[in-house]
Amino acid sequence: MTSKKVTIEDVARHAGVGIATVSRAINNGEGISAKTRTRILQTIEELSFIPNTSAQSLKVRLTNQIALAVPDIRNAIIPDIAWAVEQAAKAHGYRVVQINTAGNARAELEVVRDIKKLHVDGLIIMPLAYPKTLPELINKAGVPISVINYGKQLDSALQADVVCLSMLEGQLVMEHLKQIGRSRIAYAGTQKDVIEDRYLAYERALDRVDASLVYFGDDFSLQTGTRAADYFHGLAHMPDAVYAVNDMVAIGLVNRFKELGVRVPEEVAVVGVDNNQWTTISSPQISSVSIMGSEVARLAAELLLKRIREQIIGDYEKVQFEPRLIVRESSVSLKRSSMQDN
Amino acid sequence: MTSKKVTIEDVARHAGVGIATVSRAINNGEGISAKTRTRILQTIEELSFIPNTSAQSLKVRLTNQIALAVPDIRNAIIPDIAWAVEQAAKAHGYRVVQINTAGNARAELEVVRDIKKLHVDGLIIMPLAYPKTLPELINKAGVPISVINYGKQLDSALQADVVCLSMLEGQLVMEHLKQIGRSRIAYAGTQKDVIEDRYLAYERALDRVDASLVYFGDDFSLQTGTRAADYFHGLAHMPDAVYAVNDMVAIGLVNRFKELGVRVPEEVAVVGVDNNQWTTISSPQISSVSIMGSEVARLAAELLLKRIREQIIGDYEKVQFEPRLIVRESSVSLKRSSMQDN
DNA sequence: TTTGATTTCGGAAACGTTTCCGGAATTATC
DNA sequence: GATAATTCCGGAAACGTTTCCGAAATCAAA
Repeated sequence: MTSKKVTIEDVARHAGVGIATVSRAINNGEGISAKTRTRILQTIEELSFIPNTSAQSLKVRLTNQIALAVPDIRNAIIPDIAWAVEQAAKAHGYRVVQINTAGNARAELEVVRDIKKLHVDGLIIMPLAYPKTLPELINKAGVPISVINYGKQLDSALQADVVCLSMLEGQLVMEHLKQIGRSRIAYAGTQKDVIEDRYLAYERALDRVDASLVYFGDDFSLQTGTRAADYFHGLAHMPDAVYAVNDMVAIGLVNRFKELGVRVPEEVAVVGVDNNQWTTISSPQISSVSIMGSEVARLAAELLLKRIREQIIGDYEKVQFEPRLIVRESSVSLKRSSMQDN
Repeated sequence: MTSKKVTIEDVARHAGVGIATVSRAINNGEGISAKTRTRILQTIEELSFIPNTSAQSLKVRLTNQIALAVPDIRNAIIPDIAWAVEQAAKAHGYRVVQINTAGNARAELEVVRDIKKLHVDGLIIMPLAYPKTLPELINKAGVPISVINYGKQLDSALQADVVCLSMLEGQLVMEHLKQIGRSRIAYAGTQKDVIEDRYLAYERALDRVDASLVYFGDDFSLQTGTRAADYFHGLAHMPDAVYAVNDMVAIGLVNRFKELGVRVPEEVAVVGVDNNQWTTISSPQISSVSIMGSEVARLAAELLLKRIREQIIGDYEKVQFEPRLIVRESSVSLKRSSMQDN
C-alpha cells in the first residue's frame, strides 16, 4: 500500500555499492568495512527497507518459525505452555505458529506428517491422543521435533527430544491418600487411554480395582468433575477419596460435593493434578500436584532451538521433571492445611 | 534428512511435462487437461513432493499466515480468543503466529510497526496499553489489520476493521448494582487507563466518585482482587458493592471477603466482567457480564481474511457486540439467583 | 617503491516457484 | 479434408535474497 516495495537493489544503488555488500551489512557478515556498513545501514533506514523474508527463507532454507501443536489452547495448563514456548522462541528470534489438535488423533498425525508444509524449522508437539503411528511419523518427519509428554511412556528410541514428568504424579497422589488413611479411593478422569499414565498409576497403587469407583468422562472439564461427583454420590457405598486426573475435574468434584452436602475432605478427600492458579481460589482449596508446565515447555523449546541452530541430528535428549505434591484443604482438614510436602 | 529435496522440476521430469504444467496442476489452474492433471498429481504422490512455501510466497507475495497479537495468552478470555482465531484461520487455509505483547505499550507498537518483518498477510491485534501512536502506526502499516477492542473508544477513522463490545458492560453492571439497592459502589481494577471504558462507565454512572472507593491494582489477577478486598475491608466505611474489572478480580475479591467474614452478597455485592467458566465454580457463583470473546474473535478473523482474500482497501467495518449481564449469587441472594437478564 | 598478504567488494549464479506469451495440439466448423 | 477456433502446454522471465569466487583495493613488509 505504501509506495512500491523497496528491495535490496534499491539500497545498493542508493548507497553506491553492490547488493552482495548490502546483504553482508544486513547479516552482520564478514568482509565488510565498518564505514561502508554504517553507510549502508543508514540508507536502509532512510529507505525503510525491510528484507523480504520469503526470499531469505528460500535461499537459506530456514524460516525462523517453529510450530507448537497442543490439544486445546483453552485448557488447563496449555496457556502456560504456549506462553513459555513463545517467550523462549522470541528470545532466539523465532516466531511460533499455533496449532490446536483438539486432542484428535488424526489431527496429531496430520501435523507431523505434513510438517513440511508448515513452513517451519521445527515442531513442538504435546500429544493427547497418542495415535499408534505417531512415533513412526515422528521418526521420519525430517524436521527437528520436541515432544512435551504428559500422557504416556514413550519409546526411548524415539527420534525426538522428549521432556516430561517422571510419571510419578499419580503415585504421589495415591500415596498421599493412603497415608491419610483413605481406603476406598476413586478415580475421575477421561477415557483411560487419554492420559494413560495418570490412570495406570491408580491401578498400580491398588491391590485390586473396584470398577464402580472409576469414572471416565468425556474430557477434563469442570463438567466432568460435576458429573463424576453425581455418580459417586449415587453409589450405595461412596468412596472416601477421589484422585482427579486434573484440577478442573477436581474443582468440579469439590464444588458439586459441596452442593450435595458431602463434606470435603472429612467424608471425601479430593486431590487433583496441575496445581493451577484456581486450586487456591476454590473453597476448599485443592490439594494438587505441580507439574511444572512452564519449565517443561521452556526446556522443550530450548532443546528444539538448539537442535535447529546447531543442526544436531540424533543424540536425542530425554528429560524428566519431578512433580511435587502440594497439600491443601481438599485432602487434609484445616488445622494441617497449607503445608507442603517435598 | 530424508533424501534430497524434491522440487517441481523433478516432478515435471518424471511426468514428462513442463514445470509450468505441474504448477497448474498444483494450483487447480486453468488450461490443463484432466488426464495430465491426474497423471501429475499421481507422480506428485509418488515422489511425495511438497511445494516450497517460501518460493511460492516469494512469487505470490502471500504467506498464508496471519499474526495474532494479544496481551498474554495465559489470561482470562484470551485462550478463547486464540482458539477462535485459529479455528477461523484454519478453515481458510491460514496459519496463526502467536505474539504476546504482555500488555506492554512498546511491544504493541513494535508489532504493528514491524509487521512487515513478520512474514504475514494480516494482523489481528488486541491492544491493552493503547499507546498514543498506535492508531497512526496502524494507518500506515501497509498490511490488513483487525482490532479486537475491549478497552477504549477508538477513532472511527482508524484504517482497520474493529470488532468490540458496545462498551456497555460497565453501564450494565452499574445499573444492576443500583437496581438492587446498593449505594456505596466501589471499583476494583487495574490502572484506570488500561481498560479505560470499564472504569469510565463507573464514573459516568455516579453523581460523584468517592476516591476511597476506587482501587487500582497492578493487573487483573486474582491477587489484585485479594488485595482490593483487604483494602475495602480496612476502610472505616465499607462499600456495599464492588464492580470488578473482570472475573479474576471478582473471584479474588469474593474469596478474600469470605475469609474476612464479610458476607457476599448480603454485605457486599460483587459483579465481574467476562463471564468465564470459573464464575459458576466459585462459591458464591459470580454475577458477570458475558463479553462474547469467541464471537468477537471469530468475526475479527473473518473480516481480516476476507480483506486479504478480496484485497479490499478502505471501507473498514466497525462492529459492536452487545454484552449480556448474567446474575448469580454474588450480587443477589440465593432465592433469586441464577436468573438471567436479557 | 615493489611485492605480497590481506581486506573489501561486486557480478552472477543459485534457491523453487508462478505466470506471461507464443506455439503445438486438439476440436469444431464448413 | 482444409481451415478456424480452442484448448493445452513449455520456455523463460521474474520474485528478492545469499553466497561463491574472482578482482580490486588496501595494508604490511622489505
